[in-house]
Amino acid sequence: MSNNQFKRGELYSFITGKASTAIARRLQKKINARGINLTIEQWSVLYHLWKKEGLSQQELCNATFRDKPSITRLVDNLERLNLVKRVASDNDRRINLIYLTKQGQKLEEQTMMMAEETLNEALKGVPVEQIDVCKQVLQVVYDNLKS
Amino acid sequence: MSNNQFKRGELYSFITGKASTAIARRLQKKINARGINLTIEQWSVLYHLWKKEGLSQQELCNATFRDKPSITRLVDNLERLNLVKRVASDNDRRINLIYLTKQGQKLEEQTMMMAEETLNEALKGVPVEQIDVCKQVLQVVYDNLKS
DNA sequence: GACATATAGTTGTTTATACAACTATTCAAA
DNA sequence: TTTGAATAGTTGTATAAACAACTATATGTC
Repeated sequence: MSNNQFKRGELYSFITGKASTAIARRLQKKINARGINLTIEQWSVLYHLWKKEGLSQQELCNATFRDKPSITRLVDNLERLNLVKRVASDNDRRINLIYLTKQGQKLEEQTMMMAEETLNEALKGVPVEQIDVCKQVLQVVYDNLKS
Repeated sequence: MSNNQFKRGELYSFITGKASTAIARRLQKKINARGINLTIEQWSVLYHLWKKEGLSQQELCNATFRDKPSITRLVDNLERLNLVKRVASDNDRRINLIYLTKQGQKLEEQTMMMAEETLNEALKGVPVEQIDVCKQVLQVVYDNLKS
């Protein structure tokens, strides 16, 4: 039996990602409830900068799976919120390196706690082994399609 | 060991749904390549109408996990493309029932083939058992959060 | 029947996304 | 060294999303 066997009714949620939409929305609500002015999309950019500062916009494109115009505008908005700064690279004047402001750094602790809390709520009752399988599958899907 | 154990590096893709984004984008490209003027979001609305015509906008909200303004505008655009028609309900004049036009019906065969093809590409090399686990987990996540 | 409340849908506003077209800089080859 | 291609980023345009505020209709209770 091949893995090409899909019942039609099961197609949909794979394509439209209802589950991850629900997770993202839940985290957004937590962020709003704390009075923090930040979208999930902006959060996802900050997330990568918290891991490693000074990424170029192109590196942020790759990391967040967004195209260049999307990152341009997200960085625009993050700059307007005073959370990041564009710094022109010395080596290559085409490149903007993105650095966190103090305010941007401060958001890490607060929001990462909310993100973990959100995932715990989302995955309540799911055995660790199943979560692992799920992560693997999503990774394979991503690898199959990113080319 | 509880399932609350997450390494930070694994948080991200669960929240932002990179895999489903990739699937949706792949299907969108197939649709465009065929010269069909239709977004994935519009497709996801049509998908439910192909299963059952005459749904109300509210029912489409529930089915597609979108809010009412989003459905209003998607139906606006689908009507503009001559793919669906709003028909006022006889019983309750608040309700619009959404029906497919002939053109809207015609899209089913073409695009469902592309959707299945896309899923097959996405899940290439993934054993059926793992796909099942994945579907279960995503369903639990969705149920955990939809309340 | 009248009034409060719930439900269905629309409109306004801001943010985000895809795609195409553009500028500026770098690199590589003639 | 000049020219052409590649790379980094921006801007224009259309579609979509969330949230709040709104209109219209229905329902239920007094």
